Amino acid sequence: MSVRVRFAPSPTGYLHIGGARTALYNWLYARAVGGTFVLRIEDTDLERSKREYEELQKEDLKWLGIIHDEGPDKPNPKYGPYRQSERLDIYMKYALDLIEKDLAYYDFTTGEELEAIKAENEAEGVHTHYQGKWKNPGMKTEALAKIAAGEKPAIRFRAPMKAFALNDKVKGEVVYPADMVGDFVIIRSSGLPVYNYCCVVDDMLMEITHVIRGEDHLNNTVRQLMLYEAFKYTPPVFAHVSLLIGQDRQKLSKRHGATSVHLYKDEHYMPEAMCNYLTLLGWSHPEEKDIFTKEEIVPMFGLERFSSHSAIYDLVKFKYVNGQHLRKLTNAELVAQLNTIIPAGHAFHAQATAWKEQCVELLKQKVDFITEMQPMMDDMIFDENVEMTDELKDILSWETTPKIVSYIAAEVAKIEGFASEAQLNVWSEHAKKELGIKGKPLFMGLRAALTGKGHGPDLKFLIPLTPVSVLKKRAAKLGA
RNA sequence: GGUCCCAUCGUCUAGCCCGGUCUAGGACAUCGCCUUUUCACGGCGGUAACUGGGGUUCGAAUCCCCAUGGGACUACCA
Repeated sequence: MSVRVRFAPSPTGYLHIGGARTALYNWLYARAVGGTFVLRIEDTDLERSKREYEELQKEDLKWLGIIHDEGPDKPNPKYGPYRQSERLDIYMKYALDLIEKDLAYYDFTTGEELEAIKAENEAEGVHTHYQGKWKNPGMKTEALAKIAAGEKPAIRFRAPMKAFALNDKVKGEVVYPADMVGDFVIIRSSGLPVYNYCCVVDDMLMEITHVIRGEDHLNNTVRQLMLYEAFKYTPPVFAHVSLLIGQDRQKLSKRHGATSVHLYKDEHYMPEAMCNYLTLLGWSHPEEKDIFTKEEIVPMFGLERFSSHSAIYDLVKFKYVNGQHLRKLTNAELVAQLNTIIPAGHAFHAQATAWKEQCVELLKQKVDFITEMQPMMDDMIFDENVEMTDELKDILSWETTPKIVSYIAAEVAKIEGFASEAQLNVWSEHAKKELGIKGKPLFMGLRAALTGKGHGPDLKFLIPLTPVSVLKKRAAKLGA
């Protein structure tokens, strides 16, 4: 039987980093074993679910390159529909079947009554295996009569009083004691099904073979195991991966900063870098490699190398990973991106393609994010101002520096466009032979005279990229 | 409170299942050096961890128990 995995987000907000990570693990596993990756939309919470969020999440997934094989937009008639809100009749049919077999029952207990029972139990410190007031099979006729009269009951599943065991691919053997959960609602009085129930019905009907999801579902699994047993269906293989947490070791949430994928997309983080970083937060490469594309990981990927403890989501290493992926891009690719990122009207757009490629070649050695390129270029190439830093003052105070400054000012006045590397060599030779300057004062003096700064990239790369008009303005300011 | 899960450098982790090869390896960060007559990139090196206590064993990071700490779940949310 071929492997089928799924990612089942709730469209109640943007795609979360943790969600992206589980989606990625599922995708990786499907690709690794030649299986099918299904996207299912868990929108039974009508209040919070919005179709626009579904679209937004799909966009984020697409941006990451996590493409599903089946889903609302790629239905397989055998398994669809893929939105739980469109499967309501299916859930009801199976629930009625459970009632028929006396594995579930109608329950008219109201929310307030339930609260009261719970409060009472808590006060007495007793731990009870809750069973609805309507648990007695003999009460079914009465229940039916109430329904006929227009009352709306919930449907409650009869939780068997026995221990369940799970052999989880990540956590190993997990045993759930017999009294862990009481009878639980599978269909709300509104007629809408509850997560733990539709999850099972769907995974069963969609023939999901492996469930890779967050550890926060580990305790839910016992309810699902009960339902699988009631349906006489072999449960899928479970792999509960550890959670992502913040610096304070709490579950990752908005107060930890940017936790939505789209924020990173907007900031022009690289999707490959994000996948790379996220993969490593809880999974390790057999050869301890740490920079890779997700396609490179596919042949290595399996359920065996997950770590069992939660991982702190920390941007510092992400930054490094992004830098590594950035440097793997060709200059043409970087230019193409900068063309869209840098605002219209910026001097960058006026330059020739060759100039742009040389520019990114220089810049990519200095930054981890593509968004850092423009500010850096503004500062190093297009900045006409001269800021009197201590470092610059120091260089300017050297005996020979003023000579170079005035020489360069006179020289740049003679040319237009860009100064070539050869031109730079001529200036340097002149300063050496005619002005009698050498060593550090020569090179630093030249740098100061040309850039108005004490440090920066190699002059032979930087000067041919700097418009002479800018050099002239700097020279004028230095002379003043 | 109850149930379940987890515990190796500051962080991500390797090693753990199948005890000795671990004076615990890698990566990020940090510090130093080299390279670059500057900066960055790159290269080399340093600092830095088996939560504690018992047990089993000739021998424990590795197996068992307890403690402590952290987390998750405990809904007619997902």
